[in-house]
Amino acid sequence: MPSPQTSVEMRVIAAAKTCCERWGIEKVTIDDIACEAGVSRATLYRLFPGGKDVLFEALRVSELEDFFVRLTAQVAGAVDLEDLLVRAVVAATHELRDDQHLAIMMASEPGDTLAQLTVEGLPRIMRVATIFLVPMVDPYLPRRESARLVELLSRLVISYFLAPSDHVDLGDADSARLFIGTFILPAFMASITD
Amino acid sequence: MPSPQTSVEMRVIAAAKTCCERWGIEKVTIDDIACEAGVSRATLYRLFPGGKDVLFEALRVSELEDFFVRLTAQVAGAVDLEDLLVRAVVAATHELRDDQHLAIMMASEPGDTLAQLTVEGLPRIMRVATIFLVPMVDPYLPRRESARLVELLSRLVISYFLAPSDHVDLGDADSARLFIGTFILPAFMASITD
DNA sequence: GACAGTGAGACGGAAAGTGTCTTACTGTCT
DNA sequence: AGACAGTAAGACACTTTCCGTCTCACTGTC
Repeated sequence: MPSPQTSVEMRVIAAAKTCCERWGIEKVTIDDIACEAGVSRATLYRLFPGGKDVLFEALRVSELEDFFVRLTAQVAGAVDLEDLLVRAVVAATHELRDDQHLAIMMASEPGDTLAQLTVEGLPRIMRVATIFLVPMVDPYLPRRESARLVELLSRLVISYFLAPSDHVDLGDADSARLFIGTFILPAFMASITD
Repeated sequence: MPSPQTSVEMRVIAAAKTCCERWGIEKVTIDDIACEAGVSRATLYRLFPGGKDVLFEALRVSELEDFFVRLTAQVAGAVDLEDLLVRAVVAATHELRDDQHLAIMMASEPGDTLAQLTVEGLPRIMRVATIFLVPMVDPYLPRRESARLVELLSRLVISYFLAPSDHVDLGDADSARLFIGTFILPAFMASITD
C-alpha cells in the first residue's frame, strides 16, 4: 500500500465533506463521493459497510474530533478552572460561528443539521466532548463532577450558539466569565479540589 | 390576479436561481423549484412548457438581461467612443469577476458553466449584448460596424475573464484604454462618424 | 504463485423525477 | 348568478437515477 492504512478512509471522508459542501447532504449520492475520492463504489462499500449512513456517521465523528482537537489547542495554558472554562466556552463558540461547513449545512438542510446539533447528534457530541474535555477539568474536580460540568457547558454553548441571547455572549470572554462565575462555578464550588 | 402578469414567471425564475445556488443545476429538480416558488408543478409546466430546459433557458436570459441593465447604468455619461468602450469593458469585467452566482456555478459545474459562456451560450450572449450595446455605439459608427465592434469586444471580455493575460487587464481602466486604443479603435477608425 | 486491495462494471430492485392529465377550488368579470 | 381563467393537488405511467451486492480482472507485495 502506498500510504498508511487510514489513507483511503480519510480520502473518502474528505470527499464526502467536499460533496456535502457542494451539493448538500440530501443531494449527494454514493457515486458522487466515490468519484470525488477517486475510488470505486465497491471500495467505498468495503470500507464503510452500510453505505451512506455509516459513511456520514464517520464523517460527523471525524468533524467532531477535529473540532475538539482545535479547541484543545486553544485552551492550553489555562491557569485555573474558571480560566479553563471561559477559554473553552469562548473558543467553542467562535469555532461554531466560524464553521463554514456548518453554515452551509445550516443553510441548505436546516432540519438535518439542527437534528445533528440537538436531538440525534447531541449524545455523540457529549461523548466526544467528554473524552476531550473531562481530562482537562479533572485536576480541579472529582471525576463525576467533571462529566456533569462538561455536559452542562456543552449544552449551553450549543444553545446560546443556536439562539443568541441579549444578556449573555459566550463568544465574549468577559461575558462568558461573568456567566460562568455566576451560574456555573457556584454549583460546583463545594466539590472544587484545587 | 394579485399582481402584474409577469409576477409568477418571475417568482419561478427567482426560485430556479435560488435552487441552483443551493444545489447546483445538475441536482435541482422541477419539484425543488416549484416548491421554492410556492407553485404547483402543473403551473410550472404551463408557464414553461418543455420543463427544465425551457425554464433554465429563461433563467439565463433573465440573468443576462440583468447583467446588461447593470452594465448600461455603469457606462452612462461616456463622452466619446473610446471612453464608452473602456467603461463598458471594465464594468463588464468587474461584473463577471464579482458575480457570486457565476462563481458558484463555475465551481460546482465547470463544464456546463463554461459551455454557457462559450460554445452553447455565446450566441445568446452576443444577441443580448447587441440589443443593449449597439444603440450606445451607434452614434459613433455605422450600424454594421457597431454590431461588429460589440461582438468583438464581448468575445474579448469573456476570453480575458476566463483566461487572464499577463499583458492586459480588462478590469483596469488604463490597461483597457491602452488595449482598445491599440488594437480595436484603429480597425474602426475609417468608419468613425464622430 | 498466493494473496490482499482495488477498479470496472453488470444486475435487479427501490426510489426519485418527469411530463401529462384530471379534478376541485377560488377569485374576477359579465 | 353563471362563465371563466388561473391555480393547487395529486394520480398516472414512464424514464432515469440510485442503491447495494456481486463477479471478474488487474496490480503490486510477500
